Amino acid sequence: MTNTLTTPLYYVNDKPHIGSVYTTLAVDTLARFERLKGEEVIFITGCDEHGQKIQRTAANQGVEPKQHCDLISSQFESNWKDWGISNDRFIRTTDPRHRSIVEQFFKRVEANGDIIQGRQQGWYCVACEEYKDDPADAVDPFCPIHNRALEWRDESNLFFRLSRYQKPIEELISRDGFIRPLSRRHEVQRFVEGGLRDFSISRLDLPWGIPVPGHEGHTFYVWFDALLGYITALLDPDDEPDLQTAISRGWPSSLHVIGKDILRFHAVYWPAMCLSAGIEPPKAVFGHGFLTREGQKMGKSLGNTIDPSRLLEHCGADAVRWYLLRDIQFGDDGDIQQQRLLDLVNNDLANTIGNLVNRTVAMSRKWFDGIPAPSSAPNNQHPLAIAAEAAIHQAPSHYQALAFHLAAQDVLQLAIDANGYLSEKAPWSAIKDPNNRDAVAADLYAVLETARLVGVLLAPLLPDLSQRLLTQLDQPPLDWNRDGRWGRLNAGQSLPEPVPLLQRLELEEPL
RNA sequence: GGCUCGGUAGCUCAGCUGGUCAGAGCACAGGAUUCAUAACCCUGGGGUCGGGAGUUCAAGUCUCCCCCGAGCCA
Repeated sequence: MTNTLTTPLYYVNDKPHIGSVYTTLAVDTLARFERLKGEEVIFITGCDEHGQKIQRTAANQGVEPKQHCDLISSQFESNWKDWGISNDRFIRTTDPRHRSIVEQFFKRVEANGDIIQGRQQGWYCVACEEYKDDPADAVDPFCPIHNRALEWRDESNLFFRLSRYQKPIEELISRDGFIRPLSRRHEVQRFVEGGLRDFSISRLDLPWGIPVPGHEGHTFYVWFDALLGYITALLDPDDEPDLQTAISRGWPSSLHVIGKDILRFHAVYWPAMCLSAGIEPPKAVFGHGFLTREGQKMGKSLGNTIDPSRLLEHCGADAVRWYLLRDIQFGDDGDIQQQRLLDLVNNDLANTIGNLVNRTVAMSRKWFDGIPAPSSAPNNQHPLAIAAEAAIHQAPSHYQALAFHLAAQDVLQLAIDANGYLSEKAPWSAIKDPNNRDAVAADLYAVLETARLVGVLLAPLLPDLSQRLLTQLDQPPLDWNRDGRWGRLNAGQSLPEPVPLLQRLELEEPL
């Protein structure tokens, strides 16, 4: 069975921001985890490129929409390469195959009687691509989110009969685990209880969009075609753009990870559209929180945004992944603080884990020419084996639950235990007495083995650091199921000279 | 305006159905140690648990009111 995991398809109004990186890092971690378990994963990300806002942004820059989209989406694509994201697909909603999928999907919905003609008037925010509830006689209303003037619209549009799906949607969102975290489910439930209203799915006179087949002059509303990108993305490279084929490749998706702002689209509108087209709705949606910086909202007007490329360049992917996923409970809002980033990365990764590996490898090489071979290797009753067993059990379930901060702490605790064990045994003193040699060998073996498991369990979260760690222990390419057990280390094997796993970060200037 | 979720040490947060629940990590201070990336290990200071009232033998932990923050809806 295929696990289809998605990030949002990011809107190409601007280059990637830290929030997109955050979401994508999280899904990447989950995708890596599931692959390591041996499951088949299709990890989808991409760009959403239609809509009036894009058309205007392009116009403002004096370029064609297509040109603008090409530029921004290529920035996204290369950005994910720079971050080492393991996405299997990168879908653009301007992909010709996508248009075909959207048309097929629409025809199903229409054939099902769920498309009707309607008239919509009201105040519209182009940035939100959404009608607002301001009264018709409002004077100069503005969008509180974008702080810009709303535009009056009076259009004859096509509507999707969402109202017909009241019951099925209520049933769907009440399912355990469909909307996570739980706190956000209540929000959506209350919205749905208020009664679902049909919503318009087309725009008139908007050239930058997919034409609605059979309805001259209409193009699809960006929210109608955008999420279908998840399905288009499932097509294999040489598949014909056939809806049924795409679905057979990995639908329903097992999880859409999104920011909390677009939860309703994913948890209500989108599943209803799927139902209408006779397609299973996604199995789950996870709406995570927003990031602030030093206690403040980030925004261009405030001039306090974080440039992801700069962050990556200064800190490296491991450090950023660790900080964002270990320090912020995934789902909650989080605050990015530079000092804390430095403290956590240096303490946890450089000192606790990095130095553990470094000191242990150094001792093993110095006194045993490699992995020590005690007369009897520490078995699974060894205190560190017991500690490791706990981590081996807990970390995977935490990864699975997207509780990355807990998974991180599980692994970190294991490294802390190993450091404590070293202090307790003080092999550097014990080794001075030749009679202790075998005991020291056993102690070091146990600590090395613990360090190895730290590397194994860290693989989804910190793929690069994990690999460097396992390389220091001269391990073969990771096989999670084989390697995630106590006692895999080959006694007597030589070890390469240790290299610090992660340099301590030093940043004088603000990021 | 209605509703939801938060407000616990300088910072980030644990504290389930009320009775070692006043905690962890970071930061800070002191000590110990030298295998190691001035790392690791140990110890310590510090909080009237947003404010007030109430229920109870007993309340961060329940009830009510108020203040502050975030959010959903109108």
